[in-house]
Amino acid sequence: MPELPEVETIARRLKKVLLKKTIASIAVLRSKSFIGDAKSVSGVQVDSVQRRAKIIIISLSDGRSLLVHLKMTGQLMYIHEGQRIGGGHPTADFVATLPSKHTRIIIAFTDESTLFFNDMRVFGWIKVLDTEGLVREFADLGPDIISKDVTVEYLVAKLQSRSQSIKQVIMDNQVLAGVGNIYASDALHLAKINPSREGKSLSHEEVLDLVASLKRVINLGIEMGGASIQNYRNVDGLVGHYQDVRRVYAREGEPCGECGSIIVRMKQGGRSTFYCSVCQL
DNA sequence: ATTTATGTTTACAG
DNA sequence: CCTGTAAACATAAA
Repeated sequence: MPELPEVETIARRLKKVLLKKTIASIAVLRSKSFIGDAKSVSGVQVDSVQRRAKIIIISLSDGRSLLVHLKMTGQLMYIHEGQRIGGGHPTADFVATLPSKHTRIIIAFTDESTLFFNDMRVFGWIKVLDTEGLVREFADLGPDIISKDVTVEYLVAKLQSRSQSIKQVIMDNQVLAGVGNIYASDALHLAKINPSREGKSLSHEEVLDLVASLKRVINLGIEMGGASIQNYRNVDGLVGHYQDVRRVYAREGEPCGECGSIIVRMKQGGRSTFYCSVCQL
């Protein structure tokens, strides 16, 4: 289940192989996984591959874009002459013959290479949008957490206007784009801030520390190629390694790396939060 | 076997 | 408005 670093990793990998490729056809195996007219996307070249929030943007030569959101269990797997490039939620489909039973979309290129979109739970999607649709898609999104637009002043201002816990605010995509459960938990631990505290109770200094911590853990995640925490089969180059350096996420019952006390787990907004009750007052 | 949780996001009810 | 819950769906772990 990819977060920003894993999506960034996939976008970077795909960029290397997809640029200038011409799409021959798009086959939609599960209709709700594709939004727009898939048949209209053929004979166009890939101009660029980028990421915004947790969405991959494949810009096309006709001015439109293919957007990919992996949600919980999506994967993109590019296959060309035996080499396999991609990533996403780690399941057996990583090594399976494709298409597999979870394959929802198949994008075929004119050089016989293929991009498979696999998505076990079918929350994810691919959509084709024109420029106007693209603008609308991102209109309500806050600045990317790793962009320069995210400053202490910005976050302090956002915190004042709401009464939620700090963890829920930083995971709100209208405030900060791209902060998911793993990195929210780990950044709060790095900054030694209790996830339950009301956002507006944080001092200027604490917000400064939190912004720096968020950028730090997310950038570390990108360096590690993302995280692959659940049952994964280790396939060279397809899984990330952030799980080896993570601070608290999914480490309930294990000792805190800072003070040795036991990491505990609680619920916030229906999501699990992991933290150290000694370090994070 | 049955229940519970899952790295996401949105819609809807209160 | 804000806030909490369910829901989209499939699988593994408890």
